[in-house]
Amino acid sequence: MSTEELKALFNQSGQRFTAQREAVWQLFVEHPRGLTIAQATTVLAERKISQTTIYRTVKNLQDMGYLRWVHNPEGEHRYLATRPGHTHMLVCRQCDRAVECSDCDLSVLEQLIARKTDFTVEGHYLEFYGLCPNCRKTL
Amino acid sequence: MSTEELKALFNQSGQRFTAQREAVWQLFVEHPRGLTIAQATTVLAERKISQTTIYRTVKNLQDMGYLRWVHNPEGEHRYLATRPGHTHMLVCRQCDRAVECSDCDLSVLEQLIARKTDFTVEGHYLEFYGLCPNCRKTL
DNA sequence: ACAGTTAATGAAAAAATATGTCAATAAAAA
DNA sequence: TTTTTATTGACATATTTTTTCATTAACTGT
Ligand SMILES: [Zn+2]
Ligand SMILES: [Zn+2]
Ligand SMILES: [Zn+2]
Ligand SMILES: [Zn+2]
Repeated sequence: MSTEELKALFNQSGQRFTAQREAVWQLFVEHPRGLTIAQATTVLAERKISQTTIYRTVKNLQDMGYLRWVHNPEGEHRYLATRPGHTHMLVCRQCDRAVECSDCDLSVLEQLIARKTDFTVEGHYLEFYGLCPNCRKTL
Repeated sequence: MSTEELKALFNQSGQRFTAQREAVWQLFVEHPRGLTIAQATTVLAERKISQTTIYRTVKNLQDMGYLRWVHNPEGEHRYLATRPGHTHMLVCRQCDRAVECSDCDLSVLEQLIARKTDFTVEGHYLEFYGLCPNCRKTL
């Protein structure tokens, strides 16, 4: 998602792509490992962007599908730039680097579970964790 | 996990299975969809169990592996009783009834992702949602 | 460019969530 | 029973998130 495209999307729905919103978006684009709100606030405070705006913008981008959060086993919440739609995250437990993996086929599994439980399975929330190539080397 | 077994586990490690701890555990057993701390506090306030104890007991049970927290896409934190080890929940989006499904085989998918990303995939969080038999009938 | 209109921001307050302290209490051990 | 130890709950404190509202900035039409 380029800055221009994002601007267009904001404008389409009568919203303004302000300098603050652009800065928040940029920050997440520049940090593929994702950031907590606290981290984002610390960085963006230097640019005089308020915490309130960060909370609001994160929520905006999240609702639009361009930011999503992951949680590591320790329970930390971090937000990551992402594409809208059904995707999953693969997160490194060591360095928190994350990549998106949009292909998943759980249909066979979902059918199995549907048969066993008699539920209608409509979807899933899935997140992978492991070690990125770098961290595997250094461990 | 029966109450007796849990009591034995607490005692084994020199801890006491008090009435408060039992009440907290019971509450989560009775709510398979899980509860937020706030919900648990509201219910257990009637039995004069303090918020502090609830936080502490939830942490205890979590450390022991009998309670785990789920952080769904809506951002809600809920704790739910579970067995230690690897399981998943299948939750009805209508009535919140949930069943545990411990069998999952994502090995093929994990291998595919590992090849594509060069990550070492160690595990996953997975939660299914859909409709339970009852709700399917009445919709 | 200018005035009118609407949306967004930021500072502060308020609310919600989580943790720490410590005297009183309850359970187990002696 | 008496002593010892773990646990609880009231309260204080800290952290995180949301709300409020006056000010500021961005768009609109002229
Ligand atoms: Zn890594
Ligand atoms: Zn999927
Ligand atoms: Zn149902
Ligand atoms: Zn699994």
